[in-house]
Amino acid sequence: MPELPEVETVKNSLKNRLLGKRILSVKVVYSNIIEFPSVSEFERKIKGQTIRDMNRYGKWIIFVLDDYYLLSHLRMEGKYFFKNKDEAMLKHEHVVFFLDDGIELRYHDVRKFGKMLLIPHSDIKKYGPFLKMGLEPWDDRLDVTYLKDKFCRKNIPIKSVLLDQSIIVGIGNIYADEILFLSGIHPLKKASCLSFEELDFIISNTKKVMDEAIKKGGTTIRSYTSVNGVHGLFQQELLVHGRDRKKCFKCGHFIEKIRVGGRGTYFCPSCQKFD
DNA sequence: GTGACCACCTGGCCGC
DNA sequence: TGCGGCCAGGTGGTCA
Repeated sequence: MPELPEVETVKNSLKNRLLGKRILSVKVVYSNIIEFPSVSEFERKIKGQTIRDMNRYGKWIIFVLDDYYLLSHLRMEGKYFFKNKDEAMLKHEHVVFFLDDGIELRYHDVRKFGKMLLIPHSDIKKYGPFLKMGLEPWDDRLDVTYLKDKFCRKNIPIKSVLLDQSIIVGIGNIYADEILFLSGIHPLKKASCLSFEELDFIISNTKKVMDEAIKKGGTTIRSYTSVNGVHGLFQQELLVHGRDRKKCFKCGHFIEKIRVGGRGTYFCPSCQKFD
């Protein structure tokens, strides 16, 4: 499941190959991937556009085209592959971009959760998904005052609040567990009850975890690989996530798995006390 | 405004 | 071996 570091890795891999390439045409095989506009409009408008730049905000990949932004969210299992035109289409390849160098960029998504939007440059502030999105982990405005303000009315577990993209973007289930472990905070603790010191821990550990994960190329768990099947190495660094009934690296207690807001959540009951 | 729940999806795993 | 049920989880929508 790609989170911010995985998306950053994918974006960088794509950028290396795609800058300056012209999209000759697009074929949408599974229409639900295209959220906006209609599939026919999407295919028509993107024709002839050149990829000028590639960016990322939160878990969104942004293809900067001549007249549009192509926004792509990989959700659970979205991947991009570069293929030659004579290679057979696979079962889960849902969108194909035909490029001017004869190569095809194929969007592959086993669970079909991914989304794409094509937004004119002038409309990005009106229609983009960024309207409701929070701050990037490295944003200077992300401080304890900001978090206190956002958390003060949140009487739900901090684990659930960390996944809320309207507060901090890019944190998913894996990194939320890691951030809370490093911060020594129990995942069920109510967000509104966190002290300034704990908020400070969350901010610094969010940056730390994201920085490290990006350096390692993200985390490869079960379903995620970056472009053309490249695997991230951060899973070797995970301290709690996926380590149910294994010993904690810090204290030797056994890691436990619970469900918080419907999500599988790993924590050390000794390092992360519920007070 | 807030929080809980569900739908979207498919493959892997487990128990029977 | 085959089948059914559960689980994985990011996001948006609905409802109380």
